Amino acid sequence: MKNREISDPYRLYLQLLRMYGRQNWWPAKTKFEVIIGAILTQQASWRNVELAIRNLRRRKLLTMQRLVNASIRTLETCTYPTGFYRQKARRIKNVTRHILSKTRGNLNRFLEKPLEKSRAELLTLDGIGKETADSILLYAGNQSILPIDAYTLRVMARVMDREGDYDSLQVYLQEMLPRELDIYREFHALIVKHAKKTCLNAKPNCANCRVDPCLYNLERY
DNA sequence: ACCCAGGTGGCCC
DNA sequence: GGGCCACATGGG
Repeated sequence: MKNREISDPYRLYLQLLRMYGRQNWWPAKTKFEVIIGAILTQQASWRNVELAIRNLRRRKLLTMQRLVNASIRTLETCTYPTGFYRQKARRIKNVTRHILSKTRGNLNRFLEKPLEKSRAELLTLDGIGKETADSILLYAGNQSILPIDAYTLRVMARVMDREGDYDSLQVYLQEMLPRELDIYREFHALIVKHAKKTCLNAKPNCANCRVDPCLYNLERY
């Protein structure tokens, strides 16, 4: 890494790394599981995603060929615990069918295209928006791109006093962080870890929040 | 009886 | 460009 001035988000990253240690994301056994998990985790707790993944694994549907040959009904029984189970069943099947048709079953060929090309292609698929696309690219595609989830928006707004939408925060953070795969992966994972740990709820004064307020104000980022 | 969870797409203006 | 809405189960 180039010798550069330490930036604020980088200090945030270092601090979170000290607090929580390495997260070693994404929690999945294969690249295909990363893609499936990224869709299933939309607006769902990871706990429920694990249930759905387990359902798929029991039925041996975690290979592209087996999943695309499964009926929507079968897939729905697997995706059920994550909510939005009908559209998620349809979407994982469609995405899998697309990958199979484009690459004859070679997932690496699908992921190894240049970043902008891969991303644009992912974004054309139903059920894959910016965050899902970027998560797939970062954790399955080995591309240095930073997903911006709701937690990141909140942590940046509350802790670093920086508001912004997806695109502007992504540009800013990618500008400020060393452009390294490992740092991007850990940064995103650590933000989620911290957000969960501190109950950074949507409402600033969440009634359910039993969290030490100090955790909102990690000093001197 | 609320609120939230590692979003997305469609519709409206 | 932004503001709603549906999608839906499970946990606090």
